Amino acid sequence: MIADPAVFDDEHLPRRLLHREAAVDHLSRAWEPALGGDRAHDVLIHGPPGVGKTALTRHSLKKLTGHVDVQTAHVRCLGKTTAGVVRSVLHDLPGSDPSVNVPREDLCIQLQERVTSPVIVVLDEADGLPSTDALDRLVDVENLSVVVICHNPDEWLSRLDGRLRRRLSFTEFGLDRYHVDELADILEARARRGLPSGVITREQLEAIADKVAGVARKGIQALRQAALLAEERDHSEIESDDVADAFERAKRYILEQNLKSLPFHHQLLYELIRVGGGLQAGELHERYEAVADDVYRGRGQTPVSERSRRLKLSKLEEYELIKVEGVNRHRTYTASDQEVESPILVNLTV
DNA sequence: GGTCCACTGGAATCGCGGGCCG
DNA sequence: CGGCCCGCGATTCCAGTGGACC
Repeated sequence: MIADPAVFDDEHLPRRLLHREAAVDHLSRAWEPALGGDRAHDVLIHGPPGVGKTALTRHSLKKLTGHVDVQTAHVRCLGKTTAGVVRSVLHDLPGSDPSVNVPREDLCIQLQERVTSPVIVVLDEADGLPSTDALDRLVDVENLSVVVICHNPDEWLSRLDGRLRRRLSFTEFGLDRYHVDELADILEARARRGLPSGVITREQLEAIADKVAGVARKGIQALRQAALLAEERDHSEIESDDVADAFERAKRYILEQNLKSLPFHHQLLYELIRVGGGLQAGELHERYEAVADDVYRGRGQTPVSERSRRLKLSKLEEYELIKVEGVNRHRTYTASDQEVESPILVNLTV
């Protein structure tokens, strides 16, 4: 049933960006100086996850670079160090890719040298940066301007010191969840490109848009899962039970992708928590030690310390794979979705 | 109130893998 | 080639936290 799977990818950029006209205007005005070879204004975009902040910047940058000579870089900040951010910028700019062990200072010098005309750097998921250090380095570069994407603008701005406040000239705006009819338009456009015509009705699209409360990412994944369900059930078009069952599957799919992307240690901890049906910290460590020797054998890896496990547990929480409740010795870890299993750890016996 | 203690998370430090340079 | 230096994940150490129990 799915004619073009790429249409439902998270990274897919539609040809036309619907219902974001005001935001597109904001960006073009901020970047206007770059048309004349000057440094563009800095931009701060905020809004809840999944409403298209990244898509908006990617789309607008593509339009801009289509007719002006401006270099751009897109950095996913989550979990990156200062050096990691600078390295990522250099990676996106033309020129050679610096190797992993180039000192931070050298990276900054390379950046200074390479930026000779206007460059726009997108700092995506900027809430994930541990400090403003990376930003300090970037604003030192003449001709370089930033687009900061974050969830909570007040919290983010409060982290800036006086120097950064003076240096940055933020145009700030927020993106909100879409209205039901707006998101339905977006889903309709995707369906037109990715599905055979007539397999889903406008009413069904509106039902999806309503159920996901205007969050585009969830809506698009739900649409995809509805089509997959219809296919599995040999329906010639998407039926109401396909739509009804799509939401759970979409949520699960996102979690499964997250889990799959994590290293073995994380997946083992996750499975212990899931199979244990929720565990207290002491119990979790006990079980980890009980199975560790067996499970790690033949993997070329060794069990990790309690401290490292705690660091991995916060990562699992960050990815919403587990829920953490309570304080101190009463803290419990629970799997967000019992059905989401690790693909590399089947039949874990405890 | 006071003490106990399991657990958390910050900071310092270690060591491995890999590029660089004489 | 061998010594050097880097980043980064892992480890070690430890102060802080707050409920349990007296």
